[in-house]
Amino acid sequence: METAPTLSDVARKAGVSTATVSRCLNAPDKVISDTRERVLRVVNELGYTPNFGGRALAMQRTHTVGAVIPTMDNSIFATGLQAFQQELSNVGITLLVGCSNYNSSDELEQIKALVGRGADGLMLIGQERPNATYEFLEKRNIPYVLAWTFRKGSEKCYVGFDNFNAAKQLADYVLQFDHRNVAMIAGITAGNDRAADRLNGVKHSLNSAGLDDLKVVESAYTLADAEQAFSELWQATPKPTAIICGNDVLAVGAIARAQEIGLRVPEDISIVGFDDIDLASIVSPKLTTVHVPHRRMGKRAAEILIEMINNRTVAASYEIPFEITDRESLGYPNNL
Amino acid sequence: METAPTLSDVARKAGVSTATVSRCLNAPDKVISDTRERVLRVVNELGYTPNFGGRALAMQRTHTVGAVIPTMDNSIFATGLQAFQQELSNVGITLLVGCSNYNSSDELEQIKALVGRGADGLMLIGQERPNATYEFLEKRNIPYVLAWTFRKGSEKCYVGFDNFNAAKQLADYVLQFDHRNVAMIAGITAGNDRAADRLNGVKHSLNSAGLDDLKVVESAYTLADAEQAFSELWQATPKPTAIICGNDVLAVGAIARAQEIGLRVPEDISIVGFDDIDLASIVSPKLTTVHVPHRRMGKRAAEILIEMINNRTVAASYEIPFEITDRESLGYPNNL
DNA sequence: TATCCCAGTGTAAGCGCTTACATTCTAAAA
DNA sequence: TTTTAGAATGTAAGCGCTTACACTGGGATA
Repeated sequence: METAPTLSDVARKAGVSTATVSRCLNAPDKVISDTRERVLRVVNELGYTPNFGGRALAMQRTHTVGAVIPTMDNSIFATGLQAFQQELSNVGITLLVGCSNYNSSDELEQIKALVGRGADGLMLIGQERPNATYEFLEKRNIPYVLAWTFRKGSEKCYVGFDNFNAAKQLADYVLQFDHRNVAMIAGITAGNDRAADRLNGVKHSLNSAGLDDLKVVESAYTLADAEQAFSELWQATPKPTAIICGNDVLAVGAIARAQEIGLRVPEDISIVGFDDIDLASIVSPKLTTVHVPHRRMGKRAAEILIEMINNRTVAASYEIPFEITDRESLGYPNNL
Repeated sequence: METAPTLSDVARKAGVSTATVSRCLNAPDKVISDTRERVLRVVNELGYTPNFGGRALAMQRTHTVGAVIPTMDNSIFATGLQAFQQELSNVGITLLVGCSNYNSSDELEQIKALVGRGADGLMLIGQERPNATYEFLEKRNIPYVLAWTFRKGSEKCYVGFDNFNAAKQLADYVLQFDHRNVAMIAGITAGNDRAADRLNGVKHSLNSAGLDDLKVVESAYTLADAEQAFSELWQATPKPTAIICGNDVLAVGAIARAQEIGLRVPEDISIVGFDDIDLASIVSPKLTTVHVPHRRMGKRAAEILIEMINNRTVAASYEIPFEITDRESLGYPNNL
């Protein structure tokens, strides 16, 4: 059994034509039960699996969609993606996942791989990517949704939330606690619109309050990098009384380091996050953060993408609501 | 541009044969630079991407491997998988990921989908699955490695660690802290050899110490379920002084609930985990747990799978070492 | 100059599948 | 009994690609 059995292997062994075998698999009611059983038995004996390439070639439709996410290493995308895939599998669509490592040329490559594999549609994360990528998508007329972000008045289809606004509201909220000395650990903003929006939202909020010396350090989304970033920020004078973090992973890292050097959160330093991943309500103190309904976003993205694929049209964007969840990591500065 | 451009579209527009276009893409040096440039320009103009199905059909080799993991919702597999995929992409192989939701018939379906898509090889998690699944794999002669677990003296290829032994050693270690009243929050053992091995390892250790009334509750790998499980265990009399958890997620959930009801860890109750995911060193108290080098395991699995694909042979298993990492969540019982 | 070689290119078969159309068969209607 | 509709099955084309093989033309060699 060196090479995969094919349709005609099955056909020969069952003593029927390839057409009949194909029908057994795709439209069983078009074939008399006697024949069908015989064929299916042979299918099992041989361990036959349809060759997807052949099928896709003949059908011109794959029932496959692709998603390219920046990283798997990290739970930010996992929940939303899981919901996305669940919704797809409900309607018999297979999800193929690629990973860009936060790198736009890797992303384009992954996109091409997925399209070449016949993806009927694509889910991409965020908005910022080279024009060439968008041009490719347009030229090939691939339906796609942009998730995890939202842009009003764009002709593209977004399923996500307004990072700028959410960050702004979070910062406003922090300011209500009388902090005047705020710093930020942002994600790497280059090529990442979500990180950039969050940074700008915070800046905007502070500016409106007459504060314009926001200290910022950008950090990769790992606990270790976040700890490092905290230390950097802690060297400033005067020391910040509150640190706004670009996401929960950063916030958790920051808290860890703060506690390591003997600081109490939030008594000595307030730290807030963004995303409300599982972790946020587990760490101690529990994170005050922006809650985003990731499952809902993933599900909605799938529904919308399916609609776009079926109607061959670009659907309207859909804004996912967020809300600020106040837990324990934000308090009043104690040096008032 | 309603339908994807094909090789012959490019060929026609560039005024060459399809063979030449194909060569431009696959063996550029076989074509004179003049022609090549003209062809490549057209390729870009048209946004042409090779149809993977056609290519796979013609080449009989896909440079694709598949992996089926139980869940994405959770960081247990993320790190190892990431390393797996990195190693593959280094040698130009694309990874396709499927998700079984801890369900063996879903798993078989995913496997078939991946094989049908031409996966040259497969990575599967763990050992326990219906015979039919293994038969399918054998019949189709698909190279595969079984990761995250290890079985001595099997003819299959494992790249993982000995869950039984690790759990046993962890329990032994716990016993060294004078605990006589130990309970366990295990993963769901049905259909999950890793969860079962860990449970059995703990049992074995306790039995050897003359303890044979291990209280066990099985729990899904979510924080919420783990919290629930803790509460259940806490109703027993006498109350356990130490709880061994089937993985770190369970341990973190247990700690959270313990703290909620006013218990101090480890003063009032010791809690240990398994896996040493990121989270383990972030929670407070930091988790005493079994450290598993996930990146290394993923990388090794990829190397071995590649070897198997190239040599058309089943490689020897590879055992990944583990080690017990003592941090803060294990202590002496205070009611001694 | 005649011959050969070979780099550059074209021709066409075939990979595994679906499906329109052709063919055969069965059973009910005439 | 003959006719006929329609169910069951077969035939064969074509999906986009690679590649063995055939062809061409110009430099190197004899």
